[in-house]
Amino acid sequence: MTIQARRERERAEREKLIITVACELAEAEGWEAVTTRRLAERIEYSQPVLYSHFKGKGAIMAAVAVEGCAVLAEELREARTAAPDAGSALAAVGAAYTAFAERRPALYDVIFNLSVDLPFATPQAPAALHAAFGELVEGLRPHAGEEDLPLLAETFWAALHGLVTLTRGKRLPREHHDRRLELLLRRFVA
Amino acid sequence: MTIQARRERERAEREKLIITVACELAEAEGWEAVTTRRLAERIEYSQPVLYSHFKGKGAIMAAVAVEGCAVLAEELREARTAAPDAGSALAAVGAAYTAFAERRPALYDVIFNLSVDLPFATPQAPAALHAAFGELVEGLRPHAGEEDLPLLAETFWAALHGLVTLTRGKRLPREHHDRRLELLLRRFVA
DNA sequence: TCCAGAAAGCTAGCGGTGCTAGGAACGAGG
DNA sequence: CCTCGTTCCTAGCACCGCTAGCTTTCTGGA
Repeated sequence: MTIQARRERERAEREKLIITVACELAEAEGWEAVTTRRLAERIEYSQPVLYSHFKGKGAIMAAVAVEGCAVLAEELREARTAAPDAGSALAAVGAAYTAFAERRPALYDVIFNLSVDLPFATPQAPAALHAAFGELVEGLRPHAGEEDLPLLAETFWAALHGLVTLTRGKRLPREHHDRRLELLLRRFVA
Repeated sequence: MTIQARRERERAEREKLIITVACELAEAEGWEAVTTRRLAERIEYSQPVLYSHFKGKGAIMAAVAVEGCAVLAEELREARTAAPDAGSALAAVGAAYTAFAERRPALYDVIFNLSVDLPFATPQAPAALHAAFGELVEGLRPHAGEEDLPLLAETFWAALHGLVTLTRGKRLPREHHDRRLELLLRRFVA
């Protein structure tokens, strides 16, 4: 009974360890450096152990993505609630979003850029993802007017995503990122 | 003299063949299916021949991307010039942009999503890329007002890119793509 | 206390990847 | 005709994600 409990606890801890090590490795050297061999070495187990926890590398990345969603949602929430008034909340959320992408690029990529078959646009999507999207919705609510709010949020989200993705991929110069973000915000505030 | 000329011509033709076959293979089965072995098989030469033309797989993808830029630029130009008036050109260009991404996903990916160290935000960028961006600029010109036109175009481009990327990556449901595009356009027309 | 059986984790290997070293075959010029 | 350069291929390297099958370790009952 207690022995089995200990085993399950240890197993859960190891699973958590895999996720955090994968995340650290990705943030330190990029996802192309995250191989099952290196991951196994870091957690000090052999490769096949990874497959007793996850179906494959993609599942590990998906697990990291789910964790990342929670971090993002929390940062967006803090930014929005710390804003002095509802009207300026959108700017705060937008800035927090791009800051997250800048500061945690590997985390951002695994959530939004790499293909990790997570359910997204469905109720089965991770709760944290819905929470993050909800922060965008709340930020936009004061400026929605006659507009369909979810659709407005999706479009604004897409614009933010385009900005950070093109900037990170060196398609846009980092130089005037702030001005572009400000310009975008001006187009979405009432 | 003429013999050498023939050889150079044949070599150029083979290089062109590599690019077109890589493009076809990518469009048919996705970039993950484009391996140097399969590519070599399709052009009926051995693998190392590829490396006598290109530095590596990345260089082949970059070459495909450059070709793709020309196609995109031409499609955007046609859409803009076919628009009944300058005011509606932006909608036409935006629709052409997303249609291109939808119709030629592999081409779109290699230009804008995958990392293929092409120079982008510099004068060294492919001329066709500047041309494509120029079409966006022209579409936006009537609606720029006091706004900085290049910055406006970059931001609009980012928004379009976000829409098509999230939709293609199944992060946004394809369902209301048109409504999102229309909403975006409404935010950028004067 | 001892032993059978299960659970856990390892070694080794498969088929694939991008890429390259070294040699064979072919054509051109003396 | 022979030599030399070029062109191209065979074979192989180190790595990838993933898995079959064995060894070790531990557990629970006699």
